[in-house]
Amino acid sequence: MSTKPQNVKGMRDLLPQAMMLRQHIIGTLREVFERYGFEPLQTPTLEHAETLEGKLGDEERLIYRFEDHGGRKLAMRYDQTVPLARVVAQYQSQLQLPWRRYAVGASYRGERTQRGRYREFYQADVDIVGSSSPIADAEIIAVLTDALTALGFDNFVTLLSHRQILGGIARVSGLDEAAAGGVYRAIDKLDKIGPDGVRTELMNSGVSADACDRILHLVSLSGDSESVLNALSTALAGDERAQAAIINLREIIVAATALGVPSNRYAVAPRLARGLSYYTGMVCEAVVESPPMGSLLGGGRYDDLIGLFAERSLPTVGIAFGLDRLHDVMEELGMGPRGAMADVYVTIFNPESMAANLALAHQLRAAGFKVEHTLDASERLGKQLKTADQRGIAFAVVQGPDEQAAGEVVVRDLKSGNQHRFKSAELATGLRGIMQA
RNA sequence: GUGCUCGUAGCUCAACGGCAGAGCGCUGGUUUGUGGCACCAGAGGUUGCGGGUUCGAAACCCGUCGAGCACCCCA
Repeated sequence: MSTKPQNVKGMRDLLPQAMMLRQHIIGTLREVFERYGFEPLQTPTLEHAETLEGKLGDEERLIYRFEDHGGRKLAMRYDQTVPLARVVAQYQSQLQLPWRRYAVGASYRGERTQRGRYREFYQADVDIVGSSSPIADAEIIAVLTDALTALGFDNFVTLLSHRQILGGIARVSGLDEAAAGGVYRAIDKLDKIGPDGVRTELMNSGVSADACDRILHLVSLSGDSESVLNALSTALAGDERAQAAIINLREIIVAATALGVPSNRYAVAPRLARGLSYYTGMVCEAVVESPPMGSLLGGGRYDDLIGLFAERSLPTVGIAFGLDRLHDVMEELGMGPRGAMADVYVTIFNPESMAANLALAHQLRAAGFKVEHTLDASERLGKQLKTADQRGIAFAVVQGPDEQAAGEVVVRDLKSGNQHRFKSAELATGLRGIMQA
């Protein structure tokens, strides 16, 4: 056991600069979610192990599992979707459907860590429980588009597809359902390994050369969503489930457009597979061109999961924002707030003026400003100004004997060096004016 | 869980078997009513950790912890 302080692998401390960005992200997302009427939900970090088992396919080996002191078999939350299903089943009589809920919290997966991939990671989930309408899918697309835009992203695209489109491609290519899993995974890598790479993988899983060509042609379709959907519709003419999926995507896009989603913010991408086994309908994920960072969010429609807990079918659609990834990308792109928490730094001119200067700090806080000041009444003024500037605080307040005698106070803009004089009583008003300028 | 790469001052890196260094940053001073520029001085290291090879290890070998890359998968 090492005595050296260290955090657990894959789990991070968020120091103030990082935490301020995190809170900015969460605050922005909440504001958007609530604009659509989504209501907050919190569930515990720990669940009964059996609640999580049997829902996630072969990824269950990543679940953190242990026994508590009473011998209960417990597991750490793996995502926020299964807990949602549990809550819906448990409180059915108290919930009015359809129910829009959001949840912000950490989930845990025992994965090998990598950039943008942590063992403790934070997600903000939004889901609409109890509606199979394409309008619900569209609302999710609208929420995520609004949210990423509100955060300042101007380079993202939401990739859209449908489980039954990929299914249809597999069926018309003559693949049986059992072989399809590997085929989906190969197709999903198109962007990463290119058409030739996908072809190699498909051939290795026993797909005929002829089928490879048809699959590659279909999943490589690009262009505006209507022409992609038309091409898919023609190619999958014999497959009823795929046709239904295409109609469903069209309805979703019509509604999303009406809800204000611009056409350059989404793209129909037949290659999109998504691993989580519980998706049944529309699937989506949002990506940015740079920096390289997987998907910023992902999700889709899962109509059967909640039914595993509740005794009735509860169609649900939702997504999860990856807060750590949003954070890492925004940091690299220089997005979000910078600098210190405080708006203004009040200096103490000398020990004799300490009381008068601290009273200014009090006055500003009462007026709603975030105010910091030195704790050393004999600290040199120059040092205080340097400290304030280094901490990223934009303004400093100075009041020495001359100003005090005149009943005035000086506000210094630490970026430009410009100074403004105000009557002491008008400090808050004056500062507000400068800050808005 | 598989296969790799990398851990040296607060940060970015150098030294690559022979005295652990530079730039930036930090502290103090030139400057006791105003920070940023300049100059001067200073502090700061068990070279991630543990073991081994060697006259000698930051360097080579083994292990371990951490970060990252490709798988796998996903936020």
